[in-house]
Parts: sequence; C-alpha cells; structure tokens
Amino acid sequence: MATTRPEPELPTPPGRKPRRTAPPRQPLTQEFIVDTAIRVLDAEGLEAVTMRRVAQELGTGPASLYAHVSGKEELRELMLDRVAAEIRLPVPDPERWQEQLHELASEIRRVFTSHRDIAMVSMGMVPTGPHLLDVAEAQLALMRAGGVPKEIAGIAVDTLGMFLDAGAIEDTIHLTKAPPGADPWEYFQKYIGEVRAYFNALPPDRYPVVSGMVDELIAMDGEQRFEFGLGLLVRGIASYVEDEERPG
Amino acid sequence: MATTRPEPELPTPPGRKPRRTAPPRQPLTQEFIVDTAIRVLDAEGLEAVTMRRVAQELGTGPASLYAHVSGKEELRELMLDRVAAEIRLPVPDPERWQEQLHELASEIRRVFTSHRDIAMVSMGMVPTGPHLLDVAEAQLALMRAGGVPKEIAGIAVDTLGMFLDAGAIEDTIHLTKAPPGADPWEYFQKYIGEVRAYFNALPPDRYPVVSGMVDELIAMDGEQRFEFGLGLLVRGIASYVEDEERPG
DNA sequence: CATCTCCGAAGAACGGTGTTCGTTGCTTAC
DNA sequence: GTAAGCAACGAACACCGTTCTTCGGAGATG
Repeated sequence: MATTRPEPELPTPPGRKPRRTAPPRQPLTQEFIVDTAIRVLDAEGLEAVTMRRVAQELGTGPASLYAHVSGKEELRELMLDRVAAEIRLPVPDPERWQEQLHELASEIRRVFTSHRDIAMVSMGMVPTGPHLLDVAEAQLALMRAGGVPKEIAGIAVDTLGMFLDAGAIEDTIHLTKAPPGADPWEYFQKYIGEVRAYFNALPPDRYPVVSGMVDELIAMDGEQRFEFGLGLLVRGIASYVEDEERPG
Repeated sequence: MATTRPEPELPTPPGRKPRRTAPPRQPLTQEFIVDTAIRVLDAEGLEAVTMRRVAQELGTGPASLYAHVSGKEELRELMLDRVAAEIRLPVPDPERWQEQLHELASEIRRVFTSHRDIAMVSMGMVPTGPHLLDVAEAQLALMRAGGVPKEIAGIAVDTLGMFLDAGAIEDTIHLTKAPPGADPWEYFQKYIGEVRAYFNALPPDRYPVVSGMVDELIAMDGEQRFEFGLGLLVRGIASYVEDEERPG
C-alpha cells in the first residue's frame, strides 16, 4: 500500500491542519489517572479535582478520561480506595482487641486527614473497593475476636465509619476554605478568634448556658475531640461482649 | 432633565422590547428567598438549590438574589437555621436529662431528615444562626442540669452534632441519588439488593469475616443504627457525671 | 409640585463545571 | 493488504456562581 509507505518528512500542505505533529504520549491508564487525581487532591483539595484539571495535568482533554473511568463519581471512589491502601492493618490479638480497635481507628483518621478532605467521598458510601473492604474486614475481625456479637459488630462498624468520616471532614473543612495564597493554619486561627468574639457577644439572657462556657466550647482541639468520641464508642461496643471472661 | 419627564402612556415603538409591561412583583425579601429555596430543597434535594433555580422559581434572574443574600453559602446557612426553627426543644427536667437528651437528638434527626440532605450544610459548620444556637443551648442545658462537667459537655455537644449530621446525611444520600422520575424508596431497595449480591459474591478467602456476616451488615435499618449509636453516646456522656446522687 | 438621588431589579457576560458526540488515526487481527 | 476496533481528542451542550452595568421607580429634598 502506498499509503503506508514510509514517506520522507514532507512539509504540511497549505491549508491543512497539522493534525498531530508528535504525540509520543505515554498511554493513558486508569492507575495513572488516579495517581494524578490524588496529586491534585493533596495539593489543592478535593474541590480542585475536576475532570478538566486532572486532564490538564495529564496534558490532554477531559474527554480522554472517560475511556478509563465512567465519570467523576467512579474516579473519586477509586481515589478513596487507593488512599485506603495506605492504612496499616493489625494482626488481631484477642487479648488487646479494644486497644487494637482504637489504634486502627486512629490510623484510619491519620491516613484520611493526610489526604485533605478525601473523607467526603467516603461519607454515605458503601465500601466496595478491595482496600476499603480490607479495612472493614480488619475492624470486624477485631470485634469478633473480642467476642462482640455479629449483630452488634455489623452496626458498630457502620457507626465507627460515620464517626471517622465526620471527624476527618470537620478537621479538614476549615483548612480547605483558606484562600489559596494564605497559610491555612493561620487562617484557621483567625477564624477561631472571630468565633470566640461572636460567642462572647451573644446576649446572655437568651443563651445563658452557652454564654457561660464559651472557653469550653472553643477549646476544641480536633485530636482531643476525636479521642473523646472514639473512647465513648469503643467502650460502648465493648459493653456488648457476651462472655466477659477476662484472664484475671 | 427631559429624560425624567413623566410621559403619558405611549404605545411601545416598533422594534422595541416592552421592557417590562406590568411588574407588580411582590418585592424580593431574604425571608421569601429562603422560603423558596427550602421549597426547592424539599422537592428536589440540596443539589437542586442553585442560585439560578431559586431565582427562576421566583420569576427573576440570579443576579437579583445578591441584593438580599451574600451568596450561595449564606443562603444555605439561612436555610439550615430556618429548618432548625422547627425543632421542638424540651424544658430541662434534671431527673430525666438522659431521656430528654435522647429525645432531643431524635427530634433533631426527625426534622433534618424531613428536609432531604439539609444536614450536609451543617457538617463542619459552627452554629451561629439564632435557632441553631437555641438547639445547642438546649443540649447544653440538659447536660449541665444532669451534672455533666463543662469541659465534657463542650466536647459532647460537638460529638453529638457530628453524629447527628452524619446519620442524617447517610440516610438521605441514597434517596437523593435516585433519578428524578423514579420512586426513591424503590430505587433504594434495588440498590440494597445489588449490595447484598456484591457482598455475597466476594471471595471468602480474602474477606472471611465479611463473607460470614453479610446479613448482619445489610440489615442496617437507618433508625436502628441511629438508636444504637445514640445510646452509646448518651450513656458514655452520662458516665462522666461527677456526683452520681440518684434518688434511690 | 418638580427634581434629584439612591437602591433594588435585572440582562448580559465571564470563567468555570460534568458529560456527550463525532471524528481521527493508530494498532492489531485477519 | 485490508478491515475492524478503539483510545485520544476537539468541540459543543447545558449547566453552575458571581460580577458588572444599566435601568427604572420610589422616597427625599428643594
């Protein structure tokens, strides 16, 4: 065929678009797309992860992504599962199941908050990705090893997930709202100061209790709030253990 | 100025748009805007509450809203506070503070879930609206009347709020995803069926615990899950009461 | 009563968003 | 050598929040 004969480099004829000069693009992959999306997430937050933004980062157009990903929703779930793969899972030790469950929850929180507001994707989602299922399996294994009944463990893993998601979102939501130029932490501190001033200016006759404990309401370090709620949940779950035969 | 002379009613010149024939528009109000926004929310969910949609519902353009509302964020917060006004608040009875706290939480959940996914607005937000403050005041008053220390109550009201928001979101998020034509509940049931099938098809050698309790994981009626977690939290908060002097 | 000044209402536009359609051009299988 | 399949892509569609600018009517002022 003459059409496939290796013709020498002719100049592009006049009036004809160059079509495509040199596309030595490394081929697009779902994995590579997710990698890039997470890079954008870590740098600028979940809101910045748009189809166009990811495509631009890959040097292409948004339409090219739809060959490897059904849409934005699937991309976000793939990102979440990739992040979930970073969570270090424990080997169940029945003697220490409460501590292990507490540690695992802290580890989940650590990984989630280290990727901005990725927890927003998890909220209200059934874990179907392989790594998310690994995490759920680990939580359930710990509880079952500790003697928590099936029915309780089934509800508890859901409650725990809700608590983890909500906590991670609350922690990152303020930092994400900071303008792109400024230091997020400094911005957050300024915001807290405004909240304190607002609460102090409230009419004490309408809000007597709130007005009397402004300091206690503001002194809400995210880590402390998390530990408090997590302790409540873990102890509450433990209260459902059927045979309480401790060694001692 | 001749341009401002009150000319008699001339017929509109040919080729000239009528400008505005009879604009007996009832004047736009922040309250009326919020009313309309909530009507859209109840009918089509929070996602449908856009500036354009609300303006269209009012028979005007999106720009007109910005005279009474600083932007979408403020509109959403105003909507939330309006919804919070529907929450019936208890008169504290120190003898029954735990039951009252439980009942108040259930009431909050009832009102929130009755307005689709309005809870998404509350997530990660500091309650500053008057009615939201009323609710916080009521929660704190109950706990303080029950003898919960200030520091604990300050954290607990936040944890409780997180739990309420997350629960309401989880309950409504699936219903909101239903296509506009179909019955949301039927759609949700079909989804649950798919989830069960997916879980049953998981490889048992990788997910032994999950595979062994599919029924317990699926049997998650929203109300039951809520009652379970709420009981955990309320009992946990009560365990911090300093002087446990019950009458009896 | 005439005039001026303000201010709410609104049209148009800007720069973004997710997604779809139709085409192109390469690679592979026949 | 030819045909088919398919990833890549440009363009477009229908939206979004917000801002700019103008317009017109109502109240204040003389």
